[in-house]
Amino acid sequence: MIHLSEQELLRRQKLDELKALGIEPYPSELFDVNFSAQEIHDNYHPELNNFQEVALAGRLMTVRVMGKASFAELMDSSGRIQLYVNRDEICPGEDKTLYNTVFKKLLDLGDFIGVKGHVFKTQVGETSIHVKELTLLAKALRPLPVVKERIDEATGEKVVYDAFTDPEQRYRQRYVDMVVNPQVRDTFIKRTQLVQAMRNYLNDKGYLEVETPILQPLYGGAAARPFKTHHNTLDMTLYLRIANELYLKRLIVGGFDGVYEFSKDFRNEGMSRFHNPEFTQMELYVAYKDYAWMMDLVEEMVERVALALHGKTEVQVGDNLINFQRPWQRYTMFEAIEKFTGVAIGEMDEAALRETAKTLKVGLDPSMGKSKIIDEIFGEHVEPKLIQPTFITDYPVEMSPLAKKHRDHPGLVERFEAICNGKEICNAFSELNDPIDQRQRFEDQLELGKRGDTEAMVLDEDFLRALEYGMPPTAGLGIGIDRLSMIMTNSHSIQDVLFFPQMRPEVVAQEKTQPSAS
RNA sequence: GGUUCUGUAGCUCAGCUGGUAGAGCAGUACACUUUUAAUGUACGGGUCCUGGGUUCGAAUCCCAGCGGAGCCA
Repeated sequence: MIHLSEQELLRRQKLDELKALGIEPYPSELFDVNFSAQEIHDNYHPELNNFQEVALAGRLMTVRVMGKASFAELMDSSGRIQLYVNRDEICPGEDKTLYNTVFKKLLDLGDFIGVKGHVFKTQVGETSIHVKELTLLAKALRPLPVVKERIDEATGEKVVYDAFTDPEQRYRQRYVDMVVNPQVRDTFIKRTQLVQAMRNYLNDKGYLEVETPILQPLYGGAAARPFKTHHNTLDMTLYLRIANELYLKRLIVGGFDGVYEFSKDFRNEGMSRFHNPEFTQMELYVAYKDYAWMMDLVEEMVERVALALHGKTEVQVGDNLINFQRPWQRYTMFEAIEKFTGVAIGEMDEAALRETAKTLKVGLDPSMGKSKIIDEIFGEHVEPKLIQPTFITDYPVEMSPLAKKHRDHPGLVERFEAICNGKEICNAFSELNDPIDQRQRFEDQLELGKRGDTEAMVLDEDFLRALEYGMPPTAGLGIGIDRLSMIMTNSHSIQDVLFFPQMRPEVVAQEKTQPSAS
């Protein structure tokens, strides 16, 4: 048997009682809403006598029965507004059932109702709806967590009682989280605004938003382990994309000058407050440009995002006030490592690098190549210290198999990352368009793979074929939408900017059936 | 993977050196026609995460497992 709590059983009973009264708890008819709570709060003025015929719908969040009249709060998507429900107004005739039985007994917190009436201010000045008609729109069978708030008269601060805070429940039941924690909705609205600000920026520049395959016969475009799946009809292995880079470059080969995609990517790796197995990137490729040009674009675009969300370039993130105003600090990777460790590694071979890593207490394993060691040193000693947005440029060629060799410095590539609040937020290069060089880089990756690097890239013949037809010089960018959202919404964990973060399966209470003896 | 914390009513939590569970909110009943954490009175509500062990006796102590969070790799 499914175990129902006392309150759940009671709500099911009320459902039956409503039906017995001829009230459909889940009616089909639409309920025409003409205003939101927010619109009324913003624009109601008693002297104007406006909002005299309003219809609103939402959840019943509190009820205060005062006898023959009651106060309640209705919450719609814009916020809450108080209702004043008077027995003799909603029941003008002899029959007081709607008030005495339906409203007072059979409605529960969390139920969806629709109300019609006029707006007024109560004696204490609370803008309220004087309800003339009340309609049940959907009955809630489970009680919501009850969160109460009060404005502290001394400080003017909002005090919250019994906040719904358990992270597990918040993430597993995000629907509940959003109902009772309105600030959660704000975070996700900001995330959408962020995406829209970027999209507007890119569209204004004339770039084309495109869609490329999520199911790919070969995964590529990043160093990561993929999710593997199988297509039945074609009887073939497919991978969920870890990046869309190689497909977008094919589109540049095909003749588009600027393409971008907001893409869900999938990486079969560890989880942390910065990593979810599926996450969102925006990748952009623009023909005839280089990485220096792309740095300017990133600065401008992210600055605009900050302005769109906050109206200013400064954003408070934890204890740090981060300023996205252009221009950002720029270091080459070797400069940055030297600045933060005092060690110049530019000329070192692998043995010397291993020695340096040891001195700097950076953990290594034997499968790591030269570039991986540099990456570890950087990740350990530099990245966490870069709080204000900073560009790191000119990476070793081995760690960037899709980037063009540096025009001036052998052994390096024309690549940059932007680091902010101690974490990478984007990765970009002058794209490698020399098909012979690209083939060699892929082969070097295969070698790394043989050495045990599970994140090494695989060789993509079709992509090489496309390059052989010719790809114009191109600047490419991947920018992490989740990471950027965390920064822009002051969220400590990636789980706070994903509606439904990945969780271990929940052990759901279910009927205990004896497995048949077999 | 290592380590620390954590799991008790619908929600937020208390529960001491072991004696079969408490509070506030929510719920139920009654009262109350401008309240707002409404109020007053009364009442009901529990697989103490799961499984073992120690014990006369376990929410509590021990072991294992499961879920979650933090830190580390």
